[in-house]
Amino acid sequence: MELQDRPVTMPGRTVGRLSLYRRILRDLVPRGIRQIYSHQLATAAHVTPAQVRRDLMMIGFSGNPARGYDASAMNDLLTQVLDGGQEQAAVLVGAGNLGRAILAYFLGRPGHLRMVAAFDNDPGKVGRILQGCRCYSIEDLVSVVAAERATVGIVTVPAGEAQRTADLLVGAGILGLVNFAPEPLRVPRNVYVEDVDLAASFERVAYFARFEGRSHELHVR
Amino acid sequence: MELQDRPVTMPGRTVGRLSLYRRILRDLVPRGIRQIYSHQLATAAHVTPAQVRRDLMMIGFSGNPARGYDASAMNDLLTQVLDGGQEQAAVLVGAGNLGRAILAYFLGRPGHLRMVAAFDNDPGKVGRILQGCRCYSIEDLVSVVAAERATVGIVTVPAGEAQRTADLLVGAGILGLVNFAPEPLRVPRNVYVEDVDLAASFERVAYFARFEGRSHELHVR
DNA sequence: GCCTGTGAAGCTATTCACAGCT
DNA sequence: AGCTGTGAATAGCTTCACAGGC
Repeated sequence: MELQDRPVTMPGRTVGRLSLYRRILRDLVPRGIRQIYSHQLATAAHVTPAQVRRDLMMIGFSGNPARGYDASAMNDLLTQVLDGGQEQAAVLVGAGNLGRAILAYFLGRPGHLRMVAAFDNDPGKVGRILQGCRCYSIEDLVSVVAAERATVGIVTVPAGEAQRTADLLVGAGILGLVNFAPEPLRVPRNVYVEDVDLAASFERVAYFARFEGRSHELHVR
Repeated sequence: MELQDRPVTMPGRTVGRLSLYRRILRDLVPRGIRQIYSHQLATAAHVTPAQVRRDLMMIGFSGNPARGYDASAMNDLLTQVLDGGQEQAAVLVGAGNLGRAILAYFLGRPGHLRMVAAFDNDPGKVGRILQGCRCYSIEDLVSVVAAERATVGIVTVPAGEAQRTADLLVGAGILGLVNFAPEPLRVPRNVYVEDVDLAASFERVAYFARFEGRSHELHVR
């Protein structure tokens, strides 16, 4: 596949796996691994070797039949594809338990996605620094998002406030949302939404645990 | 599709949507909605009407061409399918920021899945009640899981400890895991794992936000 | 007329299988 | 001998489209 033939955007599943491959490489490269075979990466990521080769084909990365893939070159290309050069700013709305846990997550890992602001309407939180991140009033959302040129919004508000929050974020210019609220969000077609539906995750696990098996599972090996 | 022809276990995607349908009904039924059409449920869940009908077919639920579906009967059947009658007990390992946020989530919603214990190896947490849930030492994990007959385990430990934690839980008899750690877990074939990969979610949103569109999205309408 | 139930079609994602390289 | 790159096959999931019912 030639560089120019590559799709402008990858399938979402593929992006998720590329993210995982990069994490694995970040662990292995400092350990001295210079070359890696598709079956090794596949084992670490719990996917098939063919899947790894397909995913790498998607980003135009080539290996060598004798030596496999160059680990650090792959890491570099994954970073280029996933991060796209410029840093991106994110904001979080809803500094409850889950919101603060996510702020703490970003505090620990300052990566390419920078958490620049949190918003809440509890006056006890506004103006304070929560997990390394300044908390503003919801009223300041539009101006702060614009000033920070934030592109990603994380929605951790209670059910019932999520749509209003999403509308605000979208109106402020946000282009991607991670939605932790248990309701689907209506957004314009040019905004991407990633739903993290914890209620559904817990119910799914409870359901499958009852059948004592993963016979249904896709990645069974 | 006849009752006897139904699959023993549903596809995971379907289970997730059934969970969402139930949440929607729980909101609508008390509001006085008695009958609902597939297109109404579809609008609320952000899926197609055909998808709703297929999903209901999977659980053998029938409607009426004139009146649509009986909302409370659907709610009842969804509960029967998703919860399966008997209550299930869950435990959480790793009472850090994210772990405590999840405990708080369960504290708010005491449903069919009951959170019976948390585990951590910080002596400052062991013996205390965190978000309504008693925190035990990891050393007590096997005995507490057995005594409570817990079937679901939630893994919110730091990277590097997740596999060891999963091994412990599986050894103690857990049949389903929700894994929040950023690494895939190796478990026996009869244990179901639901990965909630927040790092991948954030990276995916950052990626797609850069392309200012959800042209790639499946549920575009 | 507008709905449900569903076979068939269409799509997407994954895996197979093998030619070609080293 | 064992790997990569990839067309072809397969599997799984979603939507179409329409017969049948109210």
